[in-house]
Amino acid sequence: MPELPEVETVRRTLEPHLTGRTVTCTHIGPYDRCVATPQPDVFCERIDGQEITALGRRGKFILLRLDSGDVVTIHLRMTGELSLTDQTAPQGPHLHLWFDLDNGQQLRYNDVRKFGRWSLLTPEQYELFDQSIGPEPLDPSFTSERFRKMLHSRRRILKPLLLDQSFIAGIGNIYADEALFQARIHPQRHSHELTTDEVSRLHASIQDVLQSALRYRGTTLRDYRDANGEPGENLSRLRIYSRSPDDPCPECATPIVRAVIGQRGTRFCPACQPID
DNA sequence: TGACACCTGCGT
DNA sequence: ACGCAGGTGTCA
Repeated sequence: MPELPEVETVRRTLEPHLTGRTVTCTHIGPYDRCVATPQPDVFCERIDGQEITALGRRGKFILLRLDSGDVVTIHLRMTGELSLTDQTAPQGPHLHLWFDLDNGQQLRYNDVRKFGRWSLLTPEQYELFDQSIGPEPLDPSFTSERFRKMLHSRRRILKPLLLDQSFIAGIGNIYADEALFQARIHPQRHSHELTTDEVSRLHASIQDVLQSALRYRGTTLRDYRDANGEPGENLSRLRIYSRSPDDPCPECATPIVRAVIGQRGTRFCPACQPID
């Protein structure tokens, strides 16, 4: 479900409720033995009694910084949802992990498809984790010139490269298609052959589609909700991802194409985004 | 780079 | 019944 704008929206909606709270008890449900690392007894023991000092985000991961210096990383994958409720609220069938907080509330993690993962990292482990992920596309240090060097040092098809989290953080299938459409670049172009002007357009369009989605609190296609249970409002602003094959391009009315590129469904306009 | 795996649910 | 889904990990 979530790409950078959705994950950041979840982080923002959690932050005022979690910062400064102490976790009194950590619970892991019986459904998915792999939801957390390290193993449940160690995971719980090192979190119970810790204060959450700050919330962060790195790519598609939400970060809970603990008083001990450890960092909890949460990846929602496709259907993970974080919510805050009263401890007495009824629990649904897809609840896998939850924190009791010192104010009587619970932080709950529901995940229908059980793809999401939580990890508890030491500061040293967090450093390695951080270094394994590419630059943040909305950080001021992510300049067009830096992006040009990144693209030209690889020889990869553009769409799978944009989805590669070790190359650039936080972009998923929706915003990759949106950014390529806005930049008028075909998803199967090669990274090393983009002109400086094309790099510049792609850089600007990545930042624009992500910032715009953030402003509308993310895209809800089906499942996505922020930590208050609210859907995002960005769906109607999508220009290409939300269209069906053969729908007219919103720019030129040419029928839109759906292709599978790097095992992911990909939508583009063959006229606006020529291959050569 | 592709094929498949991990899961469940929904639309056709 | 089948294809598809906002993601990623692991094989060959």
